[in-house]
Order: sequence, then structure tokens, then C-alpha cells
Amino acid sequence: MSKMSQTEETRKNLIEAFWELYKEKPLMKITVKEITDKAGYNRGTFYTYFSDVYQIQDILKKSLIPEKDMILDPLMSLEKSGGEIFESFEKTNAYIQENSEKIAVMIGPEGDPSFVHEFKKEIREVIMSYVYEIGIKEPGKFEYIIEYEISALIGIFQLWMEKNEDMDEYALAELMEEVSNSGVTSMMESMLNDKA
Amino acid sequence: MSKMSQTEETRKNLIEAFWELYKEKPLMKITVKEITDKAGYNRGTFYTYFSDVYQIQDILKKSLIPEKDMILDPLMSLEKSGGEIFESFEKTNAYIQENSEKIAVMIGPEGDPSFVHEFKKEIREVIMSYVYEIGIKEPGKFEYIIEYEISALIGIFQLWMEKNEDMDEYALAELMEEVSNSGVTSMMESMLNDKA
DNA sequence: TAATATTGTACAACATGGTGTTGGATTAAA
DNA sequence: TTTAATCCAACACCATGTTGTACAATATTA
Repeated sequence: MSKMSQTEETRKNLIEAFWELYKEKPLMKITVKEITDKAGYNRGTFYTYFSDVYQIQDILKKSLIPEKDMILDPLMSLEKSGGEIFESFEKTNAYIQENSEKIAVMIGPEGDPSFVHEFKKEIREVIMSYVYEIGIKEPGKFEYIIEYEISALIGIFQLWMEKNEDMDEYALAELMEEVSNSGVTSMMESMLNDKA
Repeated sequence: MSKMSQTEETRKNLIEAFWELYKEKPLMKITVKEITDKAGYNRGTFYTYFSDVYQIQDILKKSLIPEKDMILDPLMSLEKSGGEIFESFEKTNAYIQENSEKIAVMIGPEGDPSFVHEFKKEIREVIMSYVYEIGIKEPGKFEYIIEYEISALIGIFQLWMEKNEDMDEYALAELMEEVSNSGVTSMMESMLNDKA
């Protein structure tokens, strides 16, 4: 690991201190003083690196918006429907591994709605551009279905985090797949008919 | 319409002024001065009615969390599956009619994640308590499916608002029902096979 | 390599603006 | 006229963002 310049180091320290606070409380209650105290700098120093607290938050948010590849790779291999499915999830998995804690905060009850909005928008747009290439009858309608699914999966994931991961991640993935395949209605009906 | 007491009047004016601002910009950029200027009072007056801006936001949020009836009525009639389906949606429809503008802001990109969280939680809990009475095998799993559906519907609704209601509300409702019945996967597949 | 100039980094001090409180003025009600 | 509710001006406090400066790191050149 190459040694950082002092600038990089300080910058990193400030972002890290901000993140520690952001995990615990909403942005509007975080002061510049708190950040610099935690990182061990003068309050003024903050402003040589960032214009305000929002900018730090913005940097964090942008670092969490997924790359096109992460969304497209799995999609492509789904289309081909053969070969190295798992390979194609490499980038996606790495991304989740790396960022799940931050994502959980961002989509959580004290999180950031504009992040969720951007996040969904990015995924929708990448998928839509792919779909246009393939050719499709009702792109408008299709976009709503994508939105439906993304929102649903984010919701499930958030609840799962909130419940402290009460099932293992494979069970969760399986559940997601099951609902997406069968639809909510039939899932519910079958569970209700099949009473305790 | 009965005449309000001065207190009620002022209170209402302040909440209304806050709302006008909240539609336009995030909470953290709204000052007490702005609110009282808009409503035509001294800044100090604000504090005889509210302890801070968060409290006003909280009041607004609480007024938007649906009553149990609104969630249960449609559910019950679904179970019975006969008679006055439309009757049972009366309260729900009235609620949406009355509050759609506010809800749109709250679930929008500059909205309030804690509202969305509370909103979904309330609906989940009401449904779950109903489901427990009926009896069911895997309540844990069932709750995730509810979450999936609520999140999905909120997501679609939000996108629809953002796209300035590009289809009429019946088409939207139909789309929602269709996806919920068939599942996302088969919907997408059929649209892809059925190319332009 | 040593001396010196230059740039980068951190800080203390300041002006400004928002917060929440208090005590008194004004208005309405009893 | 007395009492109580409502509103407001003034105050102390705290966070913000800016500026000028000291100090440290790095580059230049002799």
C-alpha cells in the first residue's frame, strides 16, 4: 500500500470522521466542529478540503452509485442463459461486500432519499438502454416494472438489515427470486391456504 | 365552517407556511424566520406554538400515517370476495385524494425516509396482526412479501408522480395488479419476446 | 549537499446569521 | 377594569464560512 500524501491523508480522515457520525445521526445534526474534533483538526481546516458538510455527503453518495458494468454483466449473462453466471456477478458481489454497511445506512430510516432516488434511476436507465437495443413494444410500461422490482428488492433488503439478518443471505435471495417469479398474489394465497 | 380561535388560526397559518416551504426545499434549509415571514408573524411567535422546525415536520408526518381502517377495510372485503368492494375503499380513496400532494413530496427524492419507514411499518403491522388472526405457517416470510409489495407500489407511485402522471390512474392501477398477479419475471419475459 | 524560495497545510480570530429564551407591550375576553 | 392570551423586540449563544498568518514540506539553485 503506497503511502498517502498528507493531503490525501487528511481528506480521508475527515471523510472517515464524517462517516462515523453519519452512521449515528442525521446530516442536519452534524456540525463541522464535530467532524474536525473527531478527526483531530481545527474547524477551519475543514474548509480547505470541502465547501460544506453537504459536499462530503455528496462524495460518499457518489461513491456508492454502481457502475454500469455491475448492472449489465448479470443482465447479459441472463440473456445468454448459459456459461459462467457466477463470473458475471463478480463485480456486483464485490460491490455489495464492500459497501453493504454504507448502503444499509443510506436506505435506512435515517438515510438519504436522494441517494435511493439516484440509485434506482441509474439502474433503471442502464437496463432501459439495454432494453432499447434488444427492441421492445412498450418501453414506458417496462420501465415501471423495473421500478417495481428495484423498489421491492431494496425494501426487502432494508427490512432484512433492520431485522438483523434473521435469515441467511441465500434464503433471502431465494425468497426474492420466488416472489419475482410467482408474483405477490399467488405467494400470499398459497401461504394463506396453507394454514398453521 | 366554524370560526377558529385565534390560537388555532395562527397555528394553522404557521403549519401551512411551513408546508409551502417544505414543498420547495429540504428541511435543513428552512429557517424559522422564513416560516414566520411567510405567515406574517414575528420569529419569536413561532416558539409559542412549536419547540422547533422538526416538531412541525413531525406533526405533518403523523397526520399522513394512515388509520388502521384504511388498510383493513379493503383487506377484509378481499377475503370475503363479495359485495361492496368499492364501499370498502371509500376511506382509502378519500385519504389518497386528500393527501396525495403531501405524500408525493414525502416519498420523493427530497422527502423524508423516516416517513416512508413509518408508513410501511404501519401497513405491515396492521396486515400482520390480521394475518395472525387468520393463522399462517411462516409469518416471518409473509412479512417480507408484504414489504416487497408495499415498497414496489410506493416506488411505482413515486415514479408515476415524477413522470407527471404520464398514464391515467386506472392504467396505473391495472399495471400494479398485473405485476402483482403474474410476477415481474414473466411480465418482463413476455414483453421481451413480444418485440417491436 | 546546503541554503533558500515556493508551495501546501493547519490554525486562530472575525463577521454574519440562525437559534431558542425572556420580559414586556398589545389585544381580546371576562 | 382586571385578567389572560397573543405577539414581539432584544438578548445570549452557537455554528458557519472567510481571512491572514504561522509553520511544515517540498522544490530550486548555488
